[in-house]
Amino acid sequence: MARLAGVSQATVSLVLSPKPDGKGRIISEETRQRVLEAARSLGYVPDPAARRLAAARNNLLGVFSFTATFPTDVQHSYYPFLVGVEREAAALGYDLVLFTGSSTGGAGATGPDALSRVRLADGCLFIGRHTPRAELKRLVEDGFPVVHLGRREELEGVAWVGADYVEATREVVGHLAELGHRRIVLVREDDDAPASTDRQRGFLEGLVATGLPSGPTAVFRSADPQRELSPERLRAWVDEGVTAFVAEETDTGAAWRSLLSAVREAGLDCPGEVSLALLGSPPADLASEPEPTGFDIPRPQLGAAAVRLLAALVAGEEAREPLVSCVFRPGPTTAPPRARP
Amino acid sequence: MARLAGVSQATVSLVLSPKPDGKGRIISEETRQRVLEAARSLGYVPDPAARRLAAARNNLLGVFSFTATFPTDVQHSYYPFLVGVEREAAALGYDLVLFTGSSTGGAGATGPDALSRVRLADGCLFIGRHTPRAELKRLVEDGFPVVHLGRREELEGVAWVGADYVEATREVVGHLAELGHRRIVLVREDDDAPASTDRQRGFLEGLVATGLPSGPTAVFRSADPQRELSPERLRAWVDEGVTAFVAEETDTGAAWRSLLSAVREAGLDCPGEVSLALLGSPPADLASEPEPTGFDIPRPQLGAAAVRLLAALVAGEEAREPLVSCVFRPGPTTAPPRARP
DNA sequence: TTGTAAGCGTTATCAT
DNA sequence: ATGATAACGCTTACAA
Repeated sequence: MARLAGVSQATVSLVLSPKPDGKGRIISEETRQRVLEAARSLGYVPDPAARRLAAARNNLLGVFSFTATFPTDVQHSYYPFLVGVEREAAALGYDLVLFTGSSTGGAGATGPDALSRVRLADGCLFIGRHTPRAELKRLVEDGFPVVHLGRREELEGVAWVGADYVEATREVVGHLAELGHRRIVLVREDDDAPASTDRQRGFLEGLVATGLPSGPTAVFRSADPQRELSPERLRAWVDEGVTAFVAEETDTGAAWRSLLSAVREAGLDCPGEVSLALLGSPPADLASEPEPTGFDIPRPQLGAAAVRLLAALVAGEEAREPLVSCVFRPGPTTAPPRARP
Repeated sequence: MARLAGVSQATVSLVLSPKPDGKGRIISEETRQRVLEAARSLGYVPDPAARRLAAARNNLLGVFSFTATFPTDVQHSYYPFLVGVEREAAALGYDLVLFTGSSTGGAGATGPDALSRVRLADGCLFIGRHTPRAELKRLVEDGFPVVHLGRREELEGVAWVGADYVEATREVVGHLAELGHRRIVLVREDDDAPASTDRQRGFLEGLVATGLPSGPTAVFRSADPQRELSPERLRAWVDEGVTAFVAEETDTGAAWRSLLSAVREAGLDCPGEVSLALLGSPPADLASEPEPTGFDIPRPQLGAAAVRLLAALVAGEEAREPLVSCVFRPGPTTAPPRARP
């Protein structure tokens, strides 16, 4: 105890825990220094558990992912988010605790108390798709600050931050319209994840906003794009006057991939005969090719925004973090449509 | 409290916290069920903070890197280590607290006592090159469990885990000798990091072990391999009877890079005229080419071993984790030497 | 301005 | 087999 070293007692607490009230310092500068000095020489650090137990705060923010946070397959990792999470947490004065256990089941992956350990922190960030709803809800109901990284509107009351796919997609459509394209087709998979429906909404809104006919624009759906998006179908669209295609980004990149191969097989030149855009980033194995027109998801910023929101909740604020904007990425796959005979 | 719901008291603790001792259950099955039922209906979960406070153990392992744990440049990241660290920590029931050299600013400024923040964990893992020796030593002297990832013998008393470069290099030399090579040259930079000298030692030991003459074998050193490792020099070696070259792996991959370019410029065919081996993994930008003969550093295993050692220290054991073995990687860059006229 | 004392929710040690 | 009760290390009124 620094108490013995110095001369005081739980005065230590007062000097070591700056009240957020700002002017809460009712400690004489002298004792303050004495305590600080003693703490330093003893290498004393307040126990986070005790601190939290005493109904105070730890300065610890949790990160919990439902799969391993560091999967062996680097492609699928949350790394880009973590970059922002770490930076923002540091900037805000929080340390990060990475709750393990979901990864291997070692320390209790399942069970009703799988999530209970996160209560050690002041609040917790959740990343990943397979969220145990009940547990999360329980946490929220208990007033524990929780933020989900990625849109999660079905989980009532769970705060989240996400990327603004609607606006970003609108922007891509706007770009095409500006180039002179009048008929555009959206290629998407048959899936109703928010990430997917958001893009479709943005696509339609984009058409409306630029005064393009939304009627004739086809929305392509398929669980098996390989088979459905045939070169013939593509060619038919082009013959009907379609000059641009936009594909959504998915885990597998299937939509984009099948679009590319259909274009190739149909012998169409890009961007000569058709313009192509990708609503997101290309899959890793296509990363070496020049990046197509589209937008980038600012993952580090998303991570940072999530931390900011979480910190606000921890501080008892009612803060609401808006959607994070994606950034438009110009590319060589779009150009003005060729004049038609 | 489940206490009220059920009928008992801190008996709850007994049923909710299975002792690792195995047969610690001295609770009647009836009460046991009653408590379990009450807990479930109330949605009761033990408070981790209180739990850890009482147990005088936080189940927290620190991870301290002297740069950001998640650098923006993924190339230099500790990701491969982290994979193992996370997995092992989870398996052992520990959560991870992430500290960063730059970021400790939040709760404690980047002063000389920045490192003392790690004391909030039960022990701490250090990763990276720029270790503040004094601070680290202080922690160790205070009996705080510390493990350094990567060999650090100069830091007296600091536990560490590292890769067995000596053995791995010996193995590569053995492989070449087995193929029939008699004169082998080691290409290394002029640097005396353990990672570098270990390989040299392994190289020499390998020669001795296989009965090869170590005298005529040249050890190439250069701070500027570009200039020193000329195609002419290479050609001269080959004319003298050298049939194989092994290069060390470094941050920049300079040794391997200059070896490759010298071979190319000298117009030598690999593995026809010379066999090449790399003592480690190729730099990221050369990753697409077929992997050369050499060995892989099992980074995840290293991370796991470090955690294991740290956990042992935390538990008060005197454990000693041996060097982690690298795994030999056969490749297309080595072949039996061509018969000489 | 600083010391005193009452918890915070568990675990652990005794008694029962 | 279970119920009291004292820590655990800290925060926080409240008293001095």
